Amino acid sequence: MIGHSAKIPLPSLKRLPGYVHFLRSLKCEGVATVSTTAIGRALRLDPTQVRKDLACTGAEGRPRVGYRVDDLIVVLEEFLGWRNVSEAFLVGAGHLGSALLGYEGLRNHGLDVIAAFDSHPAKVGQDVHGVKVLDIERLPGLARRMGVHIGVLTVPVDAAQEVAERMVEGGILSIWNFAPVSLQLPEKIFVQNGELYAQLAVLLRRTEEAVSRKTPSTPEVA
Amino acid sequence: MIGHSAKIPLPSLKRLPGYVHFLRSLKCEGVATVSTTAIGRALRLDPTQVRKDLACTGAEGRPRVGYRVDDLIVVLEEFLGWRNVSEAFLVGAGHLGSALLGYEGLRNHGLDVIAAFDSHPAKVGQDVHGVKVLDIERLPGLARRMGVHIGVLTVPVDAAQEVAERMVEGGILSIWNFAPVSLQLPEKIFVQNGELYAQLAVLLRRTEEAVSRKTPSTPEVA
DNA sequence: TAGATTGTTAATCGATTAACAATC
DNA sequence: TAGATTGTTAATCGATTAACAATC
Repeated sequence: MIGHSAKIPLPSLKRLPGYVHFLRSLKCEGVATVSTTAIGRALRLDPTQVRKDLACTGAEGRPRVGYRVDDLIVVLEEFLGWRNVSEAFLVGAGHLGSALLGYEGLRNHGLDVIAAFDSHPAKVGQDVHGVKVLDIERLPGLARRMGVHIGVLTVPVDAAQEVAERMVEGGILSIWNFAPVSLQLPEKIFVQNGELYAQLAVLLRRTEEAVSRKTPSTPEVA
Repeated sequence: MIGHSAKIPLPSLKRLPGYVHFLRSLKCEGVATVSTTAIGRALRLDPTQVRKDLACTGAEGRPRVGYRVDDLIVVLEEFLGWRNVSEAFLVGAGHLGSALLGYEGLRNHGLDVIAAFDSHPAKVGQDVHGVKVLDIERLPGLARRMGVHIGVLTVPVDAAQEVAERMVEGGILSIWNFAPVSLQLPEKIFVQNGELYAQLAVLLRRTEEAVSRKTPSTPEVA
């Protein structure tokens, strides 16, 4: 079930988790109500934009007062599906995969990784942060039987396409893909890329810009 | 130095790494030239958009032929700063931090993490995937002395703001922040958030939408 | 040549930002 | 009440997509 299942713009949806994190910190401090001005100041966003985003979730505020922090957290968590976690399978128990398995945060954010898979015999049978590592061969069958719809893909790039196809075979509907490759899958399958390299590209470029501002480049010689 | 230092739209910049990954795979297959139509098909992007993106980097193609794969890779890697890696410090040698330290991929993508830091005495002195873990106290001094401008932040959320401030103290200009908190830092400091939770939010919602398409919800009862 | 492809200008689309009436 | 704040409509901005001449 989707809370307030209306269409929400993608940029708005991506900002919602940030609101929840900030609201939780307010709650810890005992703050009862908050205005979009205050949220915007903390997250460096336009207050109007914050209001628009919140409106998408069905949250309601009161003029002159703002939004009740407690209520707003509940509405947003409901909207984001953080109150009834979804089960997921993870494939690739390497560095990144293990890190995600050990990341308690995911469960508080709506995702429960209930099993991991790997093709490497040395990994199969192990227990990584409390999650069993099974043979990849068993994924399609188990996914179908257990009704798991989400797959987390943390395998090397060469194996990504093949593993993704096994996931689809098992009835997986959405894939969180951390391999730097564009998966070729049926249209109906949703793929969310990890975008580590996209973020890194932005980081490097902005850094270069900042460095060259500090040490102005030598003017070109004619 | 920034290759073709003109302004590039943020969405375009983020797509560039994907182009390089695809082009490298073409090169492996021995393909010599490629059209924006082919790139678009592989990455599910509009060909015109691909041309616009490539134009930003200064790449040039030939009508009827396309772009030379080899040349295009060089131009893009140059533009992205992948040919002269930038040095970085990482703080927080936990699960995620260790995973990033062990991630060979980063060095091929322009980032060289040359030292890690942690506040936990048990971690300090250790060697994680070939990178020494030092006491966080030494970060500002070392960053300044070595001229490191990039910080990777993989500490628990409660420590993030404080550690970020230490980074700024050491002359760090850009921070790749994986903690779910909006850092409050001087305007000139660039912060790239890891956006794990934003991505997860999109993933969960799209999954719910797909599931409810498969099993249409019971119509509301009057 | 004919036709695929680039490079670029124009049109469209959607998100952000501004403006402002309604409200408590 | 006066004034801060919401909720919403209008204006702006920027990215995507369409159209098309130039090119090999």
